[in-house]
Amino acid sequence: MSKKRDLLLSTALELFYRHGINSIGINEVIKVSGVAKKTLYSHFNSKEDLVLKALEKRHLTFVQWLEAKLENTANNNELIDTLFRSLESWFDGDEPELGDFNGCFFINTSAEFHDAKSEISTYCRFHKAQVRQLIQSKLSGNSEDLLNAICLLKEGAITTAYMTGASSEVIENSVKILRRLVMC
Amino acid sequence: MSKKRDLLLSTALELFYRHGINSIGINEVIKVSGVAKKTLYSHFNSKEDLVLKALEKRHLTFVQWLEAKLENTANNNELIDTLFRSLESWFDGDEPELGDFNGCFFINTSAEFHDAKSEISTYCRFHKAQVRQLIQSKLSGNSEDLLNAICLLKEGAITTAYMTGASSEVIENSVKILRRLVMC
DNA sequence: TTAAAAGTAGAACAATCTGTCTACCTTTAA
DNA sequence: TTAAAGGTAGACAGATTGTTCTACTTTTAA
Repeated sequence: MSKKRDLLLSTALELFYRHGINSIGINEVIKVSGVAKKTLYSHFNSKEDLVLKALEKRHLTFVQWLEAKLENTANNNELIDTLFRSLESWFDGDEPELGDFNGCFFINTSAEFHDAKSEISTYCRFHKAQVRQLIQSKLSGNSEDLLNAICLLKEGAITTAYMTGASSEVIENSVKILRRLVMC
Repeated sequence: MSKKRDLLLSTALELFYRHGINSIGINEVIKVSGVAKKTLYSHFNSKEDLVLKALEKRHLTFVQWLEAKLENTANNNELIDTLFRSLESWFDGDEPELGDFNGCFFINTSAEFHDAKSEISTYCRFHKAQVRQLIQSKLSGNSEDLLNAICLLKEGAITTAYMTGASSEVIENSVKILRRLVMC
């Protein structure tokens, strides 16, 4: 659509993801993007609207990135390996599409917007459900247990990597656990 | 120490934990606690100071609660069971000392304060390290791998339970994984 | 060429934020 | 009894919030 709209949206997403939504005001978004305030409000109804659109943008980016990563995985072992290596690369800031790692945008946002019934929280849950579904579609054998294990460890890995910064240990440990589960 | 100080601190913790720190202003804290603003600023230097003291209070409460829960665990299997049953009870709001479940206060706070060098983020990391150490002290056999697995799944369980609300499935799945790890 | 659409800067508004201050009252303890 | 400590209510300053608005300029397309 509009160039200005795109610029505003990517600037907002970048700032929201890096500093948190409540720490970034509309004035900061327009200052950094160099767009007039009126233009922002002609493209977005409110800050909440802008936040929702930023969540959608991040969701699309993330799902497309993950889809591409998992495209050619021959079996469950390879899937696990590829998934967690990709996560590690994300944690280390080596995935240009995802930008610098600042935790999961959707977990962070849920932690800022505590009302579970709000549109924002609902979208965060939706994202997690979609990612789960994507992983499920790549799993062979229809093992609900393995899917649950992968998703639980994925969340644990993201949170722990964000808090401690020890990305490689976290990934190594996660993969080690899953390998053992697949074996026996 | 002071009654008023205690009241301010528990009110602040309650509000911060329930609604997020950036969503709660000093005016809200004094309104709910019914204490004068001057009194608040005679006990705490700033909002950040109040936040840090709230984090400390929560840390103490949580560690004491966990310590008591894990006090009499005979072996690693029992430890895992007790730990995750206790978490489930927390998620369900059945642990009066911990209050209603709103995720992990320290994860939530880290998600609000993105500067990793700030005193607040540092304290959140400290809390996680202390909890890890507490669990380690209750583990027999000195298995670093098992400790890592427990901690990773604990974080995954907290985050997933907070986002989806499905506490019992999350706990069931976590325990299932750990049981299998201990076995083989 | 011209008219509509989309952009600009930034003033203004009402609300809210943290933090300070005055002026007064109550409790406590020597 | 008296002096100090600790409390009260709330006005205030100064900054910032999200949002609306005016008035002007540029871009776009018929």
